[in-house]
Amino acid sequence: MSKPRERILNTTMILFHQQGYNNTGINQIIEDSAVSKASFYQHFKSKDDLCIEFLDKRYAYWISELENFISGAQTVEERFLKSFDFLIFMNEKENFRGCSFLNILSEIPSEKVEIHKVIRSHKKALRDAFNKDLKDDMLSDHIYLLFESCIVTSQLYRSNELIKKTKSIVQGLLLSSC
Amino acid sequence: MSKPRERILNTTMILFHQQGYNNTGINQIIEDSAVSKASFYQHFKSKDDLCIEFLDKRYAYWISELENFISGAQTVEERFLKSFDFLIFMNEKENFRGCSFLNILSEIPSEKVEIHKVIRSHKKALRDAFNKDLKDDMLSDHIYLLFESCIVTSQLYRSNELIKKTKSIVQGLLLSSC
Amino acid sequence: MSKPRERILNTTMILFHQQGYNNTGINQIIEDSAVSKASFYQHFKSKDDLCIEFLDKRYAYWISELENFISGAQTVEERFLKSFDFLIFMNEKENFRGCSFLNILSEIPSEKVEIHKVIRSHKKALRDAFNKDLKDDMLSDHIYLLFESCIVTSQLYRSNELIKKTKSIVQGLLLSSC
Amino acid sequence: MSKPRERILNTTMILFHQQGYNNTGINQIIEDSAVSKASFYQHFKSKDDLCIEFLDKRYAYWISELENFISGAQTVEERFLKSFDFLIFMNEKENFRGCSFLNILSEIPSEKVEIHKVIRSHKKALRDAFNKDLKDDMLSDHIYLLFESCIVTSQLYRSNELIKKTKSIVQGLLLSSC
DNA sequence: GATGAATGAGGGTTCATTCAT
DNA sequence: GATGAATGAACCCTCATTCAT
Repeated sequence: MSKPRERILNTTMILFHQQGYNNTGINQIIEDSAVSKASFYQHFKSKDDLCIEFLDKRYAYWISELENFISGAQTVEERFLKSFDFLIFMNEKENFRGCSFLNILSEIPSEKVEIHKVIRSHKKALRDAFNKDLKDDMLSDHIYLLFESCIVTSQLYRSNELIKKTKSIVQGLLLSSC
Repeated sequence: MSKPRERILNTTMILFHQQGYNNTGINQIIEDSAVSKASFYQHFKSKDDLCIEFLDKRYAYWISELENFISGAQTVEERFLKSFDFLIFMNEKENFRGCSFLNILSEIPSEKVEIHKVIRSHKKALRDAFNKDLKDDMLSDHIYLLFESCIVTSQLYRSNELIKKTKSIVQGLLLSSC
Repeated sequence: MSKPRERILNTTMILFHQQGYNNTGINQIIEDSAVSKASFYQHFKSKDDLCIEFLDKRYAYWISELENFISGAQTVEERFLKSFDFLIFMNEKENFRGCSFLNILSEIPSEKVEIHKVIRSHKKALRDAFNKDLKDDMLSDHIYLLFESCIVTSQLYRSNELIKKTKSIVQGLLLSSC
Repeated sequence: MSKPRERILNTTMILFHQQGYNNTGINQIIEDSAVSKASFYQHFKSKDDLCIEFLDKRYAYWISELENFISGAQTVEERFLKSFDFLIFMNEKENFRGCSFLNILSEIPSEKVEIHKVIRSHKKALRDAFNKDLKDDMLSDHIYLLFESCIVTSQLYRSNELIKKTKSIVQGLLLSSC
């Protein structure tokens, strides 16, 4: 069996994403991790602290999965389109739970400045990644916005329909930009 | 002073939107409403029940405010652009709290089917409203997606920057569609 | 059986005095009072809140017991001497637990301003009571100081020896003041 | 840097006196001492054990400071009066935290016999010191009682007022005893 | 001689809900 | 129609201590 800290993080990766932050109690985390309560607090200052580690780890995981998923793409256009396929892939894998960053953003009061900062910085990194791939600033933000929208609306309707539709839209945008 | 039921709803309209569902306790609601606990449960079966009433009332309020805000528009194009101005207006009025429907969607476990259904139906109504104004189905969904994205990202960054950018994008889309 | 609030207070009167504030947990209080935890917090905002009620109630109790004990005294001198007998009486009754106000003063960090204020005000009332009985300000404070000292040292040595000695001293002071 | 054991004791000297026994956790002690937890328990059997060492060290420190402070005195009377000045000096230096022995006495349940014994023995030593300086047993206890009272009441009111008053009283007592 | 990891028990507090009146 | 009292379950967190290395 792995070390407690690792077990806690593994459990948290699942629970925070699937159930949300407020719906996941420390008690469930330690039970699922087979760790004592005091042991948990030896490794994490507070639940908020764990949340930040979660957000960091989630971002690393999500980005690497995305990179991996689109790595076969030959052109920039293909990269973008595959990114949307990735959303479909993740929705099916994770049961349409949407974006952990936006979910937690909705849950956490704005007084928790640290967490908000982390969420923003990760989301900004994603937006920047879109920008890097395209010279046209306007176009990249345009696609980024559609991307975020796809995440949110597919969670909302528990369906990939709008993602597929968006793929056509994006294809059109990229064509007309050449 | 108005009737208890009304007072509860008025309080709830503020608290659920500003603090979220899980961060708002029944105790705060009844205290702010100057209503007894037993009285609360006489009017609402449960907190979930209140949540549904909240969602309905919030939708009615939000749509009517939107309609009112864009009522002066002469053309369809103007209506759309004014809709985005409305988002800016609301962000400033409500301190970038985003969309109550999406916020609660993030907070509530998917087992609470009833609430999810209500959220979906209201959001679908909004999407349909976009569709009604435009013959082009693809275009209206395109704009709808940008609209949702603007709500989410402006909440995230606590800034109207992307909304303004999106207005330009939408303007372009509407022009080229004629 | 009496009402929960009363039961809680009765339990608290015993436990805070006998065990001290920090050594008495909410759990023990509610168990001994046969009251649920949530019920406790319906009646008392916090443990600190309960502490303040305890201090008030303790003062009222202690003063009335004192008044009652010395009520038979014919002269001022007799009143004073009987006050010291009262300390002996209470030590035997309460197993040399000393003064709840001073005990809690020792336990509570000075940041808890409210509690410190209450302690001071009750102790000041006692000092003032000594002053009222004697024109000579210096003498009354002198006796007051010996009184406090008797409480503290009898708790310390778990013995009434010094109280008895002090009675002689006070007798001498009062004689020479005439 | 000094040895772990010494560092722990130095930290404890400050924390137990300033915050009290129950309000000072082992964690704070080892952190402030830059010592590992296991290392702590190698040097001290338990927190109670540390407490006893603290009491011993505190007594040695306090007495030596007192001796030093009053060492310039030419007469017995002066020695006594300077002792009260010492209380004022210490109150200002240590922010009116009173007597560690009495504070801990208030905090510790009487079942902890060992600690109570140590407290008593140190306090008895102080009382004996007063006795040594004066042939008159009654008078020395009288002054000793006023001394204890001054410690307690100055902590209570966070003021040296009563100490100054007591100095006059003691001066009177010593005069009339010659 | 020194350490970081791990713990059982308990700390105080809040939750949404029910019930007797 | 309205209420205050009462609750079981859960909340996040800290305590002094032990153990394997």
